Amino acid sequence: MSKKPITMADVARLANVSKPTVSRALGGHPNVKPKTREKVLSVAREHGYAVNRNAKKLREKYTNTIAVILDFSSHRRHRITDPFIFELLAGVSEALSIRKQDLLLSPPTLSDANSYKELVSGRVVDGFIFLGQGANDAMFNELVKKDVPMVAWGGNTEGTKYCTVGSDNFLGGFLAGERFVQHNKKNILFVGNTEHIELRLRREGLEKALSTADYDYTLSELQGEDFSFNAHYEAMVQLLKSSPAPDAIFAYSDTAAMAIINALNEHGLEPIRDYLLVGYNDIAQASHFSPRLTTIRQDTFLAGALLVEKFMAVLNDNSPMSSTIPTELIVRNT
Amino acid sequence: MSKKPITMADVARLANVSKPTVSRALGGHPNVKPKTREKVLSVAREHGYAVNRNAKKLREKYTNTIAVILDFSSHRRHRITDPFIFELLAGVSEALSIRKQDLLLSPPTLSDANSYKELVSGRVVDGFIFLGQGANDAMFNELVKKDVPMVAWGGNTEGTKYCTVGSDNFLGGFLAGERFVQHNKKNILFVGNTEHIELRLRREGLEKALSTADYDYTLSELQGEDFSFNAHYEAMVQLLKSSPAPDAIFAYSDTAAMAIINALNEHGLEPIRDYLLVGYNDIAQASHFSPRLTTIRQDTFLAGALLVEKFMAVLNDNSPMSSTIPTELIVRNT
DNA sequence: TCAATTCATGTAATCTGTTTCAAAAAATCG
DNA sequence: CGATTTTTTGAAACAGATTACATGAATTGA
Repeated sequence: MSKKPITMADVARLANVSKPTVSRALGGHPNVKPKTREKVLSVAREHGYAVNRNAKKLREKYTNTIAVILDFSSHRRHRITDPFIFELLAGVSEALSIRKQDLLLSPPTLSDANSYKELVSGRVVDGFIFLGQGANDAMFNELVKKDVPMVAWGGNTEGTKYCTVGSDNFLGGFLAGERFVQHNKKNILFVGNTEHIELRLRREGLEKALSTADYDYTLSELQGEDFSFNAHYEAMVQLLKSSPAPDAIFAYSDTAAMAIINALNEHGLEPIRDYLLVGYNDIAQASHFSPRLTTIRQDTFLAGALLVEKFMAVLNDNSPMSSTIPTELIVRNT
Repeated sequence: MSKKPITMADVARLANVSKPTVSRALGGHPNVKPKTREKVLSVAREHGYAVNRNAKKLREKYTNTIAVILDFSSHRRHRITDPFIFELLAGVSEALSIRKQDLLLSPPTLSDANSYKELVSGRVVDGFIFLGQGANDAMFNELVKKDVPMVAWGGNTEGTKYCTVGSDNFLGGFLAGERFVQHNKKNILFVGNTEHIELRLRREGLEKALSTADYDYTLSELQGEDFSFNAHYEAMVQLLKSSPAPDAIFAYSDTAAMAIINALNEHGLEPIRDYLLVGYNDIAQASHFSPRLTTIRQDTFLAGALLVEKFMAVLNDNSPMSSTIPTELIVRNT
């Protein structure tokens, strides 16, 4: 391979100064004579010197690296490809790079709290940003107890001990509910697994809106067995075989919404005329699907920025409050 | 913050052995008495010891970390959200985690070869996997000259000095062309910027198929100014205003294809009846869009595995050959 | 001009592992 | 059983930076 790279000691020798001076010159320390600094910088540049970040991190204790945990491989073939999570990832990536933090992307192969803790005590990363909460609330709480710095995208409930950033799920649900009420829809289908905190909150918001309207309605629930496109499609096909078609649907994601629309389509049902549907996330594809999706929008860049900001606060031992980002209903053709 | 974590020296003391013995016991070195190893392991486990990876990397020279470069923030709002690139990312992530390599996800803020080189000489990462070649062929070649280990997803041409893994772009183009010939289509539109090597190859394949059919055809080109959904939509709307509608379209991505179909739709044109369209990538959404997209499929898991395999070969100074993955036409409703 | 500050630089210690090499312990053998 | 070989262990060096502290140089003030 390539030969030994130049070290700080080499630069020091070549510039006729000592190691600490080089360190200070490069690190922007104020007490360095301008002439010396220039000399050092020019030698460093000339020889393409780059500080060894491992040595630096070893000495400095912190890593400036944050692990982002993303579950994109639950099943090999039917893996999640909900673009929303990637929009979120893009937001986080941008926010981290602004703060000059490195992003270590990990699949959640690690299922127990200890293996996460190890990455922190092994000085691999300073902590974790979890994109998606899944059914890990308990494990996350355990991480907090073990002093592992972390924040998660999601929602919180009484038991939640960690900081979350998320959609205003209750409001999102409420907005969908309002729309259904306005159009006098009464046979309502909620699509999503309410074991997930976020989805539970949405369902509560939805019910709140429906109940204040003071009229009779049925609210049923459909939960695809995993998060794949086909799972949702199939589940909907089954449901249409056995029950009367719903006249209003609130889906937990635009991706799920698309799958469900396909099933409704094939069953001869048309949006607006036969049913209303509200999706969630307003992913880039939502406005280009046909029909164009009515959905709940959140700003993923803001989300990323907030997640990172809160994480940094956690690192500095200020216990930041969980927060939600602005959440609005975008009405299109469903 | 949390107090000083336990070090290897601590474990050594607690187990009544020396540091090197602990190192060997944990590292699975053969020459350690089973009883000693057990003692060390139990002490380590009991105190939740984790080796400091920075110290380890400092001594060992390699980082076991690979940077994956992904361009997902070219424009703040209109950023690329082509799910294909994320499917690819998922594939790479899985392949890396199998080999116990860490994945550092970086945006390509670094535009010149030197800043990439710095990450390698600074021992941040062992090298790079670029997901997408863009118009960076020249810069990539420069990286090779600077001994920066790297591979890229893409295609290669005469000047390409680095290893690529990619779709069989020529074949992909050829398959699309064949389909057009079979249906006697003559007014063909190629959507994509042929400054990108991959797209140039596809266009060549397309032309090959068309020319062997020995009949007259027109082949025009449309290139959205950036990769956003709207750019493609708008470009297509413009084109339909000024020129006769094409009867066959070959789009460089399914995402672009969707945008274009929207434009065609609004212009009253229907797939199959009025035009054929072949997309590229077979993203998860392709088969659920309406109309269901005819497209070119590649296995992104295989792609990820190959990229990682080749990268490792590059690291070990075997110059691996570039290769293409199986590429097939999936005929659906366009 | 000399003492008192302030600024710039260097020496040595430190961070936490791995590796080399030599010594000690254990196992093998005639 | 003593000599030889093999296994197991430890002391010290090393990886490449940063930091505390000390010293020498430059500047200020009287």
